[in-house]
Amino acid sequence: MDKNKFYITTTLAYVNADPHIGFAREIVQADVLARFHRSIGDEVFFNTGTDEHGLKIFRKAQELEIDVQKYCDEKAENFKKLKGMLNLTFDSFIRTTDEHHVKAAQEFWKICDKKGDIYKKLYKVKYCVGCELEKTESELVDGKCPLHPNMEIEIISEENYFFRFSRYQEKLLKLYEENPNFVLPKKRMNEIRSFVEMGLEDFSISRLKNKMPWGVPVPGDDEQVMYVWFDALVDYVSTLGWPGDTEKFEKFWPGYQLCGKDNLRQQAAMWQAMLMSAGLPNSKQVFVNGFITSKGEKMSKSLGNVINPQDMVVKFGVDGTRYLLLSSGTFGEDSDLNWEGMVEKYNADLANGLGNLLSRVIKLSEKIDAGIAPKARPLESKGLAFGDFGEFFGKLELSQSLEYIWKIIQDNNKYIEENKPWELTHNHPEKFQKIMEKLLNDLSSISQLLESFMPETSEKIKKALETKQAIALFPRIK
RNA sequence: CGCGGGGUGGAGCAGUCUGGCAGCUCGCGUGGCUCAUAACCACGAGGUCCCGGGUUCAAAUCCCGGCCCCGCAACCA
Repeated sequence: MDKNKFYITTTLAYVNADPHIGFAREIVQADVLARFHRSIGDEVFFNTGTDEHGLKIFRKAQELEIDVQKYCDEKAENFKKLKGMLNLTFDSFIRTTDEHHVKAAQEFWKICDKKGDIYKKLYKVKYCVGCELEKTESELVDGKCPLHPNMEIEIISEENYFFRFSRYQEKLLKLYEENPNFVLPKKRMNEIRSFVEMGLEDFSISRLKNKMPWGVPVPGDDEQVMYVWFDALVDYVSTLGWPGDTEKFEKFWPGYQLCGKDNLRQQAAMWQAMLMSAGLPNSKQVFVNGFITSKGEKMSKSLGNVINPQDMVVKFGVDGTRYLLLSSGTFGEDSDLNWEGMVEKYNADLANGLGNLLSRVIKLSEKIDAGIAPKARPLESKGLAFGDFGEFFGKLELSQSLEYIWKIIQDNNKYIEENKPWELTHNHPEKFQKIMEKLLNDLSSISQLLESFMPETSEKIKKALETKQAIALFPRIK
């Protein structure tokens, strides 16, 4: 891990829907890493943004009968709002319709083209006249459209540009071999490696403009626009000012990327091959999240079980939401979120755990005004095995970092029980003071450890320790 | 033989890579405490680790075979 510079980016959110909870988790994870690295003195660049091109978006806007750019503008605002809603600290919010990005994508294309990695070829499209739609192989049942089984699928030929993905098989395998942790968790690394080992096919990177005009124009060809993936991936470098502003780019690239498991191929293989083609360094590492299910089912509008981040914030507050998003499940595995479970966890960990510990300690400290000023032990000298804690960050095992903090909370509750400080106030004031010192110092440390995860809560704890004013951090929820 | 994930006390999960008394949270039961947000602490009940073979002194973990569930089309990370 770079000592002084830290660049972290989420994937770009596709604007054909409102902010999804999976994306919310991803961006909160990125925020925690960004805050953490700032706290240890690194220079940080934290990127996120929106992916706005492509057929789906074009159609959606048509459906709503509004201008496509206007549609994107409105949707992008919804995503920008996450900043305040979830208390995020991203430095850059890039939109793939930004003029600078469009230019960067075109420049990227030109470089790959010069390298000989882009060529034109006839592309056979399977078309169902019944649906008036192109169909992929996986959509067909016995070679026919399941919705129109008595109609023949038509084969239409169209000329598209292709990227010579196949040329990068060896290089990608070498990249993986030299960086065994290039993708985390390990099983995703294995998955992408075996995918590449099976052989790569060149993929199409353009569309005919007269069928789908909503894309970045292909340089030197008026009839084609870029396929959305090709331009979207370039955002990771265009956001750093590439190709014009080399200063920021040189400083921060390569960086760390977060994505969901459905994005593995694009981020860990396609994008890496594109970087190789353009002669740019590969990403540093790709963290791949699992999906969030709800009661074991995929969240979907049709099932009506979608949990959106805004509703969570209303119910649990900003930090409550951040905590719930970060603490559920194991990094890389699918995890489950549902309202009952979340209320339970909120009450157990935040209200009864952290919140209650703070109030009992503050109340105890009122018994004798011993004038104790809790010392915020600096992270590095903390006697709390900080090494383990920091290591979890490197592996994105943030739920484990949190468990580590909650272990301290539990220990403190135990400590209070064992020492019964409330019995000591009259006859053993010195003993009482010693005990309170330990409790107040530990809380101070907890507030520090929590800083990246729950910034407001961390601040509130600090303040409560200074003013000795008891506050209900997290009121119980029924 | 398309690709991948999963099956561990009532619920949700960790542990599997690198074999060594089966662990965590919630819930449940009993007791304790009264500083605290009806919070906290202790103890306890509850498990054929999907099934069948194999390797081994030893298997949830490694090997072989099988069963079942869920993704890979749409909203979506």
